[in-house]
Amino acid sequence: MTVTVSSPAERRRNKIRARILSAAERVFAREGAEGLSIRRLAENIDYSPAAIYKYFKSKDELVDELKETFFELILENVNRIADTSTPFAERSRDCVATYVQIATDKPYHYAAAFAGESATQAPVDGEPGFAQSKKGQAFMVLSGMIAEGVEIGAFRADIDPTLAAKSIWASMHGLAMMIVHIPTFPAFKAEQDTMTRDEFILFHADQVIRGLEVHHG
Amino acid sequence: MTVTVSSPAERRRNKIRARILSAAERVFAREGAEGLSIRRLAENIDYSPAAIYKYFKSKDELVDELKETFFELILENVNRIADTSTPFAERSRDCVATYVQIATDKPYHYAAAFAGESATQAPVDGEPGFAQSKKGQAFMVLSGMIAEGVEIGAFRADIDPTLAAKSIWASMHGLAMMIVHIPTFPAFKAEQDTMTRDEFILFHADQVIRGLEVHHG
DNA sequence: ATATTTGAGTGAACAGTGTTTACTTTTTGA
DNA sequence: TCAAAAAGTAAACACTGTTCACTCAAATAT
Repeated sequence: MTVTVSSPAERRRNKIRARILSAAERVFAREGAEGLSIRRLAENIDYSPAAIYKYFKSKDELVDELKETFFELILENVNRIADTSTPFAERSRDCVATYVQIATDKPYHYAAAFAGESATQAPVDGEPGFAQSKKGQAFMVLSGMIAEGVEIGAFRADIDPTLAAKSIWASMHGLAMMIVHIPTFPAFKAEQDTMTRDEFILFHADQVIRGLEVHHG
Repeated sequence: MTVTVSSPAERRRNKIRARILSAAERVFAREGAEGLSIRRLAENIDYSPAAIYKYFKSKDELVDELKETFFELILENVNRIADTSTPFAERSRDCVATYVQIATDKPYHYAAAFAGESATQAPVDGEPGFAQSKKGQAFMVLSGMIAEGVEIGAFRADIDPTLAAKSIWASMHGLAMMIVHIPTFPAFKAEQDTMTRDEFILFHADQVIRGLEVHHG
């Protein structure tokens, strides 16, 4: 193991790259991809616009990196809960809820992570690289958890875990997107504002998971 | 009832407005909001770019009209099925499935309908005008159907139809968005390609509705 | 230590975008 | 017929992402 993998020049370069990403992250979190312009970003870090292209091939590539980092955050949190020893019922529910929570904490990140699919990375389809991407890993945590539910006997035996995981992921994704795009979603048209956003997320998670459970009778 | 509500000039104006919208619809369906530029649109209909601003305040307003028309289409189709006399179980399932079908038939429209919320119209939040919007009407069809399910005894009695409708809408929305953003979604990482997109939509609809059904035992 | 090559950084330009303004032409209504 | 209103436009403004030719400093090789 050589420790000298990075030359001083290389380290300096990485530092600047990180500074660019950090500045980009700040404005992106507040205003999304539209608000993030190369010129504005360049001004923020006292460089010329053209300089940024020495560190990133395109704006898309830069934003893609923000997205991947974001899904890293989701993965970490979901994983942390999945490894807990709490009863299966609430553990699975909490995973679903946490996913939505984080997604809605950084609405622009979450929306962009699915919107773009800018062909640069985004190996979310076909096969190649999906299992390696953070998005893919998060998906596998989910399908693994469902498989556990089937083994335990909590979930119906006739369901295909992978298929069920896709369905559940879609339902989570839907709530997250709703909240992201319609800021007042769970409370919109609130005839009784008896339920907060977080309560609704849990309600939804319960609803979704109930679809998997065994029906006695 | 006066029949002379529209002068010749007015009718001519509406005709041109419609021609603009029609041309916009064509390119929007194919390439989305990004591909639809005012200049390109103007060229298509042999007008100067500035002319379009005599008919629409902004590009957003123009696109908003495309979105509303699109949701009109969804509403019509869902309504047609909701008014059927087929058994409740499949009728409700078909409504959900149809929503997703149409959404994914015009992916750009559906994504844009939620993405923008361009503050122009988009009364999807708060209260004012939501019930009047096509989106709002579609939602009410859904919650009405759930109320029917509760009355009939098919769904659990302790659920609030409005709340449940929001949850189900989110789940539908999620699948639609997944398919829209990840073209190969239901089949991605297809270890067995034993299920087509349409089959998966039905599977998901079942899953979602099962969360509402009564558990015997 | 000197020459050479590599890479960082830049100003200016290209090709787009939505939108506005001042202006001309056409159409309408009295 | 003539003034007023509306339709349509060319040109500009203020942006956008991106590229190109260029300079200058730093690392490398001789």
